[in-house]
Amino acid sequence: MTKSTPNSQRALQELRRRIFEGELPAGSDHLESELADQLGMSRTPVREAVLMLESQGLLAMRPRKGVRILPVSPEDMSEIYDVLTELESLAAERAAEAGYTHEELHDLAKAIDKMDAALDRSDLEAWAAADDLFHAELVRIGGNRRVVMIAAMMTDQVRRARNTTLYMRPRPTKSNDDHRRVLDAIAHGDAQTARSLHRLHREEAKAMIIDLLHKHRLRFL
Amino acid sequence: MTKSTPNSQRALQELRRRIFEGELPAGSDHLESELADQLGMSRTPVREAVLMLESQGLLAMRPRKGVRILPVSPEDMSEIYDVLTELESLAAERAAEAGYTHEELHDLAKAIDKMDAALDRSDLEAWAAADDLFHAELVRIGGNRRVVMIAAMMTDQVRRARNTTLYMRPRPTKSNDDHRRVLDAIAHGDAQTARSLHRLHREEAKAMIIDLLHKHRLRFL
DNA sequence: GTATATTTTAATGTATACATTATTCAACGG
DNA sequence: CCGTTGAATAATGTATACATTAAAATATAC
Repeated sequence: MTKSTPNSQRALQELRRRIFEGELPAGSDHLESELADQLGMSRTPVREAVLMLESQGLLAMRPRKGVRILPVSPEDMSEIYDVLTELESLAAERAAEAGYTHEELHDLAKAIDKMDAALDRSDLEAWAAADDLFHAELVRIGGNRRVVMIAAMMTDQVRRARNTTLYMRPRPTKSNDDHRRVLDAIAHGDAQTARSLHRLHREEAKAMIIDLLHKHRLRFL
Repeated sequence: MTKSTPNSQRALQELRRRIFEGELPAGSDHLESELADQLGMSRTPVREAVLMLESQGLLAMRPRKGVRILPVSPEDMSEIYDVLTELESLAAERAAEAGYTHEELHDLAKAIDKMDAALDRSDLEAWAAADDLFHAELVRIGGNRRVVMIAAMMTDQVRRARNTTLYMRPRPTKSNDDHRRVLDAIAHGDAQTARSLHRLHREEAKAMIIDLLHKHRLRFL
């Protein structure tokens, strides 16, 4: 019973966690050796993790200046939501075309139920987690592995910002309705409806969050 | 006058080249130490390059089995073209909305001219290069940096396959017409036309190439 | 006092040695 | 002869030492 997970993997997960939780704040710089000390390992696996996180757009290696945790500007948010809008709409369309059974759409339905339940308890964290689940499951059944990966990457990039605005936004009741209608369209095999409903859903989400950022003068997160 | 480019960067570029040129064939396995020897450097920078190439979807590190150059199946091609279709269509729409001047659209027009010229000389390699240029410039003026990066990644993933089918496909005269019409729509600020024309262009390209792969029984490239 | 040249410093980039571990191969028992 | 166990092997994963180089600090000239 030794630890069999490679250190580079531990570094990756732990750095991701610290970025998402804000322990490594947006815009902050960190030396490779600092991070290595904090994680209790040598620079080698840390560097490998940092390289991976760099290609996932979460940080940037700046020679001699340390690793910079990338802040996310309103413009970044706009870009990210645009990408998610296009690719998830495709996923919704393809999911509808695939003719899934109710059984196969169970996880999607369950995610919506969780959102409803969380909303009833006014548990926004749980709602956000279930929302993530819905979107992840949607792209999964869309059947395009590259879309899955890109969507995960984009979601990671906005995670901090999304958490910050979670308590500023209006109660997401409309959002839950949207999800149900998308699921219905998929279940009925109505591909174009699924696509356009989901597109609208994402476009509204984008407008809402960009608006929030401007109202609260949040220039980067 | 010493070489100031880091070895990891050299490794990255050189490995990319060897993958695209087929010197590292699809499906082949290679030890880190082999690659390091071939490139005349130690394993460290090679490993770093390999990690980057892995997150770009060009190869996979398989513990104890070496680095596998990822083959591209018809299904992969389908996924990649679907992603490009969505994101480039978005770029075309946004480019049209941006109201660029003729000056600013010059590079796009030049790419089309190059395609025509190459086609006149029946220089397919040059045509493909100019085609790449057109698509790269289109996403660039689309104004979404993430779309630029993702499109570049997807293009890299299909590069080998595209080169292989280049001499099997019909003369791409239709393709050049498509490009001109897309450029016209962008120049006229007709966003929806630009979007739908480009979508159609990509959908046809996808159908053509997938068809070619099946006809020639190309299961992976 | 300011600008420039030079030294020093500190961080990254790289090589190498070593630890770990999956795989291979051989020995052994059935 | 086949399957299982265990040692040998070989590849990756990691630590560390060192080389390189950009930035900072100091000295020097004007």
